[in-house]
Amino acid sequence: MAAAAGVSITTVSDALNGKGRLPDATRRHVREVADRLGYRPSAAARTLRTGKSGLIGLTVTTYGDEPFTFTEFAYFAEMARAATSAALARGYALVILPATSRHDVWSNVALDGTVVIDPSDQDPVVSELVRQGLPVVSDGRPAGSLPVTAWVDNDHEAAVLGILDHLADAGARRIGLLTGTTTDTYTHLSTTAYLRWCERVGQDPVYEAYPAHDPCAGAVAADRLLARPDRPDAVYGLFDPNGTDLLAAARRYGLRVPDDLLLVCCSESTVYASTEPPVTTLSLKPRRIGTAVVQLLIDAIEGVDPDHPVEQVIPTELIVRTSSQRRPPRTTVSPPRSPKGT
Amino acid sequence: MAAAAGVSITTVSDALNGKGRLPDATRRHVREVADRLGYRPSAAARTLRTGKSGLIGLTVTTYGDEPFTFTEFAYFAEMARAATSAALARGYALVILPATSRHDVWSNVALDGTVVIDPSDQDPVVSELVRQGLPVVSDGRPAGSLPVTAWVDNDHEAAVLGILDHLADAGARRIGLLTGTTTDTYTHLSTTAYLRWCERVGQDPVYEAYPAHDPCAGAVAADRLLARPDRPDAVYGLFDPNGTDLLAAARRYGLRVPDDLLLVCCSESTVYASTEPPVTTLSLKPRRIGTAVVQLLIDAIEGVDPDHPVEQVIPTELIVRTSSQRRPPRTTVSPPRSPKGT
DNA sequence: TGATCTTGCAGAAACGTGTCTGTCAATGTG
DNA sequence: CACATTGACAGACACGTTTCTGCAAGATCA
Repeated sequence: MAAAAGVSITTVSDALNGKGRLPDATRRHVREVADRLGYRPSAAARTLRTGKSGLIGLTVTTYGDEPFTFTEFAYFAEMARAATSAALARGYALVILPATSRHDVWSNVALDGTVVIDPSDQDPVVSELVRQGLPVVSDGRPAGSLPVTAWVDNDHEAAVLGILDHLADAGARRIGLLTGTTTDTYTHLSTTAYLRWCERVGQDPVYEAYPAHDPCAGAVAADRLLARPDRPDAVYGLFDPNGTDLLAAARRYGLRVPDDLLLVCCSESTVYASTEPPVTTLSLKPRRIGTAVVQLLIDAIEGVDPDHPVEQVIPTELIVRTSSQRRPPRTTVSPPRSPKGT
Repeated sequence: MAAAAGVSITTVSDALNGKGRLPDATRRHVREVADRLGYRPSAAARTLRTGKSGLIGLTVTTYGDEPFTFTEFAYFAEMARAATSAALARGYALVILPATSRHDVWSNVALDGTVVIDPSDQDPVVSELVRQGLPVVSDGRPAGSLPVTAWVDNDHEAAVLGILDHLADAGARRIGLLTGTTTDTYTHLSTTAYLRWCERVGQDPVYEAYPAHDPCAGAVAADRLLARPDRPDAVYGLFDPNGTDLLAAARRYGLRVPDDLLLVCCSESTVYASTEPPVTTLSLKPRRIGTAVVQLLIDAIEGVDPDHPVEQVIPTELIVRTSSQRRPPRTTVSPPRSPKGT
């Protein structure tokens, strides 16, 4: 390359990177030759020299024995998508690296930092990364004393309390919970918030827990919850598929939603806008979380003083639909055109 | 590191990589010291020297003006997940790189090869990569004369024909299609197959097309299709959300599914197992596709003679549920326990 | 005993950058 | 005219590996 342009290696480097003292003519000449040759500087050499690879790891912890539940639900998909876009906008790319990955894969890729989704209590991967001096930002408040650089999370307790109040306002007398058996922070915080709320208002807790990674177990748990002698008249489901499972279970038992059963579930899926009836959902705003996580991480990588606090709480959004309103709002959404022959 | 173990750099490299002629004692000693120091060889230096980075690009083309529609639908999520697992099993990691990404991001990461999902006709990214000598494997038959190393796809024409026959067998007299306005191969092949089938059986085509990346447009198109004077008595929807949109539209027009309207849509989502009624879906088997694509790519990278052909066709699977059967099967799935008070 | 072979390891080159330092000419300054 | 300053570039080193070659010491052999 240097030979082709008739200049030294130094001049090429300076010309392409806009450094050094070069007349514009030389700069243009070098760039032109580079374009003509299709020359691309070696990423490996640049990384070796500068110590920066422009790569960010995206780590998803596993539920149970499943090898890898990336994008098991819409949340991860949305979050990963936003994170990728945010990283790209700042010149970084994301590398998908599950936490169960073999060690050699981790050490085979030069990372500038890592995003960890829902790290477990004593996550060995996180400890190892921190020990190497790499910044680690987690989606989800780190449990225990995990030494992450920063974290982003919703206020899950407030969200659950808000939903329970919302259901109680709609007339619910006994609110049930569909929760998970796993020990991650989300499940834990949400469940304890539910239990505390029950204690406060003097309601006996009514909940079923199941391994969240198993969709069939979710359907069974939904059915069990509605089959109980102390059947709730309102249910909040912590996981994405709970809504359709609960609707199906309600149909089996002849329960009308929302008349006999109020329903809310935590989901990012748009299907709940057009189910029968539409289901009220809690959105955790994964796009905002994914963006915030990446911004914090890149700030840490580049040594920028973060103008945001290193602990960010993203507000949730309750999207109220028919399933949680005893008296459904009078909808005036008429079909655009009346079909022929009706 | 070499100094700490009291040996030379060469010995360290040989000991850790299992090469050279070393007695087991030295090998063990070096590894022990490396463990104690938490030493990890530099990925950048290794890449620079060997020319292999262990990184595979995963490129998602964009629909319309959307910057990045990664995992817009369940298909991409499942496919990406399978691809990641398959890559990891062979010691590779995936880097997410949208096709619209700025050039500098592409050249900032050292890739061994790339997976391209649904490349467009004259995809400049693919051409550039091939010019650099990198293997490129595409998910989806490449349109035009795109010079990919290998590709994997379903037989979309056969799948559509099979569905249309299935609907006709169930009693459909006029089958409609919900399709897209984009020019990707999937949409194109499916639509022409539909048109050819119509011509063969002598039915007037009844279809609505909409920009597939816009979920609201999908709901509107579903509504329009059922509002037509020549309303179809069966519909096949090419995209994931079409099922719920069509169900909602059918409800608006008072059409019973499957009695008045037979329904099939192409989807990987499990929600269609528990909608009212459950919807027959066509699965494109994204897991098998993701796995196959990565295997082919890594074979090409490592110079392995592929024992599979470089053009692989993955069979689709039609999951027949209530929505496409005029006479629904007598279900004997009784609820596990009768709820109290019913 | 000297010659050849094997074993166990060290030296050094190369990968392709970024960057520090140095050189040479042209220009300004007293 | 001597000297400092500045512009425009080239040389050389370092990043941390992998790998080829080489060298000494012991083993084997004629």
